[in-house]
Amino acid sequence: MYRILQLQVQTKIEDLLKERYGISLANLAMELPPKIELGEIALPLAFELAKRLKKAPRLIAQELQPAFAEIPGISSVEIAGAGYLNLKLDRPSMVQRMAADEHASVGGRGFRLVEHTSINPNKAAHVGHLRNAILGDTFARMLKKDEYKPGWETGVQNYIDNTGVQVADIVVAVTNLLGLSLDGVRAWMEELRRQGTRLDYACWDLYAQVSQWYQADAPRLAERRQLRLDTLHAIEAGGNDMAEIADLIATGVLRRHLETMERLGIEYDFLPRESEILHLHFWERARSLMIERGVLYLETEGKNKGCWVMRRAISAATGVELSADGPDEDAKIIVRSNGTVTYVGKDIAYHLWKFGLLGKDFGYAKFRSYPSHTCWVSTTHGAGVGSDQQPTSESHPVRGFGHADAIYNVIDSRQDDPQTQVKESLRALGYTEESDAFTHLNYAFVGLTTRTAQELGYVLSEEEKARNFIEVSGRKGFGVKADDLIDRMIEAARKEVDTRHPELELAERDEIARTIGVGALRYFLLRFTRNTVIAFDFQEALAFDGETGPYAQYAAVRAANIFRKAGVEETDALEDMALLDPKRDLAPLLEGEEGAGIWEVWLTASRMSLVLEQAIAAAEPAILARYAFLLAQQFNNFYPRHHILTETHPTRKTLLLSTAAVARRELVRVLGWLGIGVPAAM
RNA sequence: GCGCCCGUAGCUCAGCUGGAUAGAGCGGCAGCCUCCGAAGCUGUAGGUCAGAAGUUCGAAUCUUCUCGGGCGCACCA
Repeated sequence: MYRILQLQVQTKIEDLLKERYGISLANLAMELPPKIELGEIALPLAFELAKRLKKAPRLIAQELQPAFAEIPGISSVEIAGAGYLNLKLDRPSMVQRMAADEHASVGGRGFRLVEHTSINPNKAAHVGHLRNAILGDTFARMLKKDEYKPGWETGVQNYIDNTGVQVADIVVAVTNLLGLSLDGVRAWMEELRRQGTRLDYACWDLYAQVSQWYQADAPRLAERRQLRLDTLHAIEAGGNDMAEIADLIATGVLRRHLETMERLGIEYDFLPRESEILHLHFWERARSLMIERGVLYLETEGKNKGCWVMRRAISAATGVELSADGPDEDAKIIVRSNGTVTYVGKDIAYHLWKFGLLGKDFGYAKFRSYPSHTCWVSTTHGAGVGSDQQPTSESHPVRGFGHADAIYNVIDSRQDDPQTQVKESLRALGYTEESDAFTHLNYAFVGLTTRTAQELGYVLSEEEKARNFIEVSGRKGFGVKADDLIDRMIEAARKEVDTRHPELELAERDEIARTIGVGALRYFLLRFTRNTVIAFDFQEALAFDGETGPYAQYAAVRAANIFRKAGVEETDALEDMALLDPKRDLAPLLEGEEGAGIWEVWLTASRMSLVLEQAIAAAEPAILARYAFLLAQQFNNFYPRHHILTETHPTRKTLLLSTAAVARRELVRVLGWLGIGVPAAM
């Protein structure tokens, strides 16, 4: 609702400036004044104009002042400070329009593809992976089409690197350390299942063991490294026992990852796998395209002689002149002199596919069912559904897969460099629109606080003790496993629920604890902005007070309790607002100090679509998370000041009830986008 | 060496494209359960926004430099 008014003010200003001064401003600043008494929209416009008009800001503000009063919904305009134009909103009309659920539409067109999680399928997921998946899932939820975001189609995919060296390591571990054959691996996996041991946990330890084993025997180091390389090549080639073992384990671990993520409400539509990218020869197609367009060339001199290379994005972007004589030594190697392709090369091919530019497609098979949809996996079988053929819903996840209009890759910022390479290669190929629609949704990694590291039994060196975080290491088997963390979160919530609600059924308490534990975890990983390094700490994560998920959930639960006790439906309370006379009934109740407190709840609620828009534009879920907290805070602040159930004045009671209803409505909505549920009680 | 990111209250973090007395949460201190649930609320102390210079009517925010910290730059995948 707030956004609707902002847009009207913006249009007004544009018209006014053109008509009166014959100028237009590139971007118009509109702020929330520091105090609600000053108004609801602050325009530092006069300061900006002062430069161009060579006039005092206050004078300009005075000239513009009368024009804003014409906008419906604006009640008055005041000049403050050195020339701020402060607009005051017509509170009663705003409240009534909010009660009717008016919001600016944030939608757009096209298919948006979000890729996240992408955990190597050779060990259990850890906290770092959770940050990735929760960030990606939240962003996908934010983009998902609904009544406020018409037009958008979204898809979520999880890229599986099932042929990488990490998978080779785990194959070496089971074949050499455990001495198993293909049949032996099958039996081993069956045995684990019988024991109730999670495959990904077993692999977590094996991966750490094999990493040690490579280096344990110095004279045999080279031999073991070679074994690893041979295993990798066998997996890549396919059609042998090693590849079969790799597939068994990778698929098994992948299934576990999906189970872990489902505990957090995270689902996927499609799982493209590296094995299919290899076997369907995506790279070969990309390669000829790149050579044809002069993006990829054979280096004939210098240190990269014999390699196919690409000019580095930075040199291209900054227009660094290459010396005419020597070779571009800084160029990125795409194909090694032995003919093998690097990761960036494969990734370029993969991204051409994402935008439908490769002229090739995966085959698709159903992999897993969620209550509301199917998750597909890539196959070589039935591949080659070209862009000219219409895939059916029985053979293909969604039409947009492989034909995205915009993509968002949720990947650690340590991958900034290669991601830029891929993005720029699209530009170099002439696909500028696609390159612009390529967003690397990067984020800083998750470490552990020294306290938590020690708690996990990790012995710190003096150097490490001085740092404020310790990096997790899969190779050392050191880190916080995702499932363990989720278990602990739920357990901690369960303890609280048990003491507060011993009267509830066991199953009910379980469900509440699950919702709270997951909510706390999701909020904890979302409240940090993306480029903040998180030093994970159990004590902090398990806190349920203050700026946490449970705080926001609690506000929503308390609001719901009011309606339960009053025997009134929230929607009815909101509908009743339309019956009130704005001037006679509402205006007096929204004035003064007390009225301002109530009005502030409505104002905050009315900013929902604006905040969502900002969070999407910045690709920053933390903006939305913090807004959820603010909304909860506003409600918790309002709550003890007004005792709704005992209120005797009828119009006042209607307003108070609908204030609780509107706060809850927007809070539940926003928490939904954050993937945080609201329990029945807490 | 080159590139990217960061340095804000005791701690953990916000601070949007420069704008009004720099904000939260935790922790500290002092209070609030005979009224919709205290996972809550109220009050209070606490900051030279790493440092310096510059641009500007105005800088935590933009530019440059210095100091301190992190990450990435390989014919490994």
